[in-house]
Amino acid sequence: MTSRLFTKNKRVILYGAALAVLLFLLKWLEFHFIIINNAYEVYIGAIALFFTLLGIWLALKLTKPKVQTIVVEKPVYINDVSGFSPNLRELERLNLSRRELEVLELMAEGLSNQEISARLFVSLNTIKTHSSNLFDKMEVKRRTQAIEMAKRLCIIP
Amino acid sequence: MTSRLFTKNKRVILYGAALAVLLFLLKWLEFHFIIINNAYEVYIGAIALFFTLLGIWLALKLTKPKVQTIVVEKPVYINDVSGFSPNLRELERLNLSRRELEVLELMAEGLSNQEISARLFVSLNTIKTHSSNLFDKMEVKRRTQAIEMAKRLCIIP
DNA sequence: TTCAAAATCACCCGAAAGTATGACCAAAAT
DNA sequence: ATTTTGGTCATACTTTCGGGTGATTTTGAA
Repeated sequence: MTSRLFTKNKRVILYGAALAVLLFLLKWLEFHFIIINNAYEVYIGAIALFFTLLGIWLALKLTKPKVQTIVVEKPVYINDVSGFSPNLRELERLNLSRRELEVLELMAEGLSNQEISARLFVSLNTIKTHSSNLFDKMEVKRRTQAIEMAKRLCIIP
Repeated sequence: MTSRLFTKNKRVILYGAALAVLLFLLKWLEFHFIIINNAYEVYIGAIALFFTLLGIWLALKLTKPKVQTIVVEKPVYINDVSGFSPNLRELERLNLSRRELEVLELMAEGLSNQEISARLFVSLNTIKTHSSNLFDKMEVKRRTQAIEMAKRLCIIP
């Protein structure tokens, strides 16, 4: 830590050194007058205190402020009602026909085959055929599984 | 910055003071021997350097790093199971029993009654009873409708 | 302890779902 | 022109689902 400080800021070192030399000279001038009064300890203590504070000041002033970065992940829930974008890749991969997708969507709404056939104006048997093909393509066995998979793959909202 | 440092860490101040006093005593003992050699300036310089370094060390060691909080928005998709909070109001309103809720969840996973009964180690008839009661409470006619409603009410993920 | 709700299971029956197969037709691709 | 594909429909059959009813046991709270 300290070494990094001294290797990086050359200007700082020169500044500190110059200040130290200046103080040194001042001391040398005052030395004899103060020393005579037998106040050696006080003098040494004052110097120690001063340079301690100088060191603290130097460190605080001239080091880059320590920054501890805390990354807080804020979950943003995606509202399915407003902006639903179907997973086109999966949709393409499954290779469902238009009609099959229609049937799948109505299934997911909880309609029975009978109701779906009425909605699409076709016979019950047709819906059965579609759903059967649907299950084959999605590799599932039941309509509930088809719904689960479709929701998981984001094919339907 | 400096005042905060001194007001907060009393232990640090005592530590520094003790160290200073100790050094002071050492100097006082050595004082006369070194002073005699007319090396005052060197002695003063050494003390200045030492306490400067001490101050720097203190400042670097004991300052608290500034905390910078960065909030990163993380998209969470609806089928993320980890952050799912069930709608407790609706759950309470429907007044489903524990078992019925279990059955509902397994239904939504696409399991048949047979598979659910195997999963819960009960008979098929028990599952039928549960599902029947479930449909009554949810006021639906089919399992697919129950699933659709449960998802819409955020009872299950 | 008592009582109600919950959980368990059984049987029957009809409805719905799903499988398998085949057929027809039209549009699109080859 | 032929093949492929998607959509339609049908029959026959099996499985699953769901309703209705009734019964026993467990359990939790008053």
